[in-house]
Amino acid sequence: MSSVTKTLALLAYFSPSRPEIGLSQLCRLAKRDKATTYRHLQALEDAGFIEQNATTKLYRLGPALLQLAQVRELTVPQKVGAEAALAALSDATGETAHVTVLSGSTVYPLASHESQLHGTRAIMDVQTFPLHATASGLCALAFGPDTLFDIAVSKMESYTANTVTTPVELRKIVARIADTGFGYANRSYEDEIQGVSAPIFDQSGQYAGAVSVACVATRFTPELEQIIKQKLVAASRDITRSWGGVLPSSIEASWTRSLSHPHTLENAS
Amino acid sequence: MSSVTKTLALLAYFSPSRPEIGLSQLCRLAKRDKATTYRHLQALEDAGFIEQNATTKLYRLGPALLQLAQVRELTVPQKVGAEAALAALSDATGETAHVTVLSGSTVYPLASHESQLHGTRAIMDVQTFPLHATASGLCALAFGPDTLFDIAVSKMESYTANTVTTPVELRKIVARIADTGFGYANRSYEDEIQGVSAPIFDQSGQYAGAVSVACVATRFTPELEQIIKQKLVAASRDITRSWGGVLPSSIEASWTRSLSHPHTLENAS
DNA sequence: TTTATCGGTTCGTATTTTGAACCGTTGTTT
DNA sequence: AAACAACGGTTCAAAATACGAACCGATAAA
Repeated sequence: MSSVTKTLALLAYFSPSRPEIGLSQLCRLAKRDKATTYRHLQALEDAGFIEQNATTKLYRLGPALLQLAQVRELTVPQKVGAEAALAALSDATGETAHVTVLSGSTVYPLASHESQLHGTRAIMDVQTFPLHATASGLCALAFGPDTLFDIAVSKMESYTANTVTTPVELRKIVARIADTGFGYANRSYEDEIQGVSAPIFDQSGQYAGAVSVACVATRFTPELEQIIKQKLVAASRDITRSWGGVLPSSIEASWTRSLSHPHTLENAS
Repeated sequence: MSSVTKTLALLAYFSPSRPEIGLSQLCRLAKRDKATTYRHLQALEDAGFIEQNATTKLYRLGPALLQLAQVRELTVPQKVGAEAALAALSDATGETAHVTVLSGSTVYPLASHESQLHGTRAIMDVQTFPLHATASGLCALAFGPDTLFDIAVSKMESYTANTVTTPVELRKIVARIADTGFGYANRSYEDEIQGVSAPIFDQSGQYAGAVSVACVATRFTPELEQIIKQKLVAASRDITRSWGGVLPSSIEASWTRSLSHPHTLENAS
């Protein structure tokens, strides 16, 4: 592991719920040596990726990130291109909706929207979505590059009693998702949360990300599932078009098939 | 220079006008070895800071930046807290207005607004503002930590015929800014652009950043200067309050003084 | 066929990174 | 007030890693 990777990994410890971190605390969190961590923080500070509160000595994320993010979104306007569809999806289903993107072999959150609050909410505390345990991640496995499967297998951490734990089971679930056109995760990442996803594709027909609905499991009836799936299809078409992408006809066919022959996700898992 | 610093410096080559860069081109831009640069890019890609266009092999900024920027803005809501005042300033003066923040010893752009287009514009292509040649940078020298001066002196690159080139001159300009309460830069960074700034302070009374108006030099009359200064004071008060800061009374006194005894910036330089 | 450029890889050298121990300060406990 | 603990930050010899010249295969122009 390069020193660059180790240094950048420190940034992931900052979150809305833990926005400021001291040197010693960060060492404990990252299980790193203090001298090393200090030097890493210096490098990040030099680059403007973090800054230090002069009075408390705590570190927090820095202003250079805003600038780079602005360039990214100006170059690849995914977020702004997904927000309208996301709001519509969330409002129509009454549940939280979010969009994720696949970059390399990692699934990142892009935007989320909660119907209750009726406002675009900050990105969740989740930094990256595990491939094997979330609806978005499973979508990536089913519709993204085949090389992802081995990577997912090598990181099969268990989050709940329902997290899939064997490569064989995972293969079965992925096959089912590739067949139906919808990713699903039944309490496999967070207890009592059930997720359903639809894939999004880019201009070259490659898998780009997923749009998902995360639903409190007790509210998840077959009727709601049917509504969610219909709205997910609309959202996926909308976002894919907005990103300049094209939906493979096989996906459209899968959706038509699974929407006309509904069967709940309860059977699976 | 650590490998981390070298790696992060690569990100600065991405901009709205050059959003995608190939390996060889980046090596030329950064004057680095190909193998080294490739490894650095790998590390950045692993962290999601860049991603590679699968078909063209060009690299571009990655989605992890959006997420970190979101956490930063959620933690330190500077951008959202400055936008209203910025729009008002730009509309009232008819010129481009922007806000910068000081982090460590670097001045970063935060947001900008152009009156002509009547919309919040993307951050300028400028990555960081030189301390000695911009109104924002000079504000930081005049009102920020004293240690900045030596750093500025060690980086006195010349951008135009008007760029200040000697520490003695710089010291004089900084003293004048500290006295008047307004930063100014008369065609010292970009030809034909004249900048005026007012400082912004944080909750502990420390210098936090500056709000500025960038004006085409030919349009810069004493009358416009007076209007700009008045509106800058209002914007600085507004943004400082929005950031939870307090303006030192000495600054308010300077403003009162220099607004009641107007003298154009032409005399200086 | 030759030549140039591209993205990416190899491997021995040597520079950089590393972490145990240490320092001075601050705030709490005895 | 003495002892203690935790904090941010620093030192230096030992060791891991970063480095870059040379190389590879592919692609595209001459």
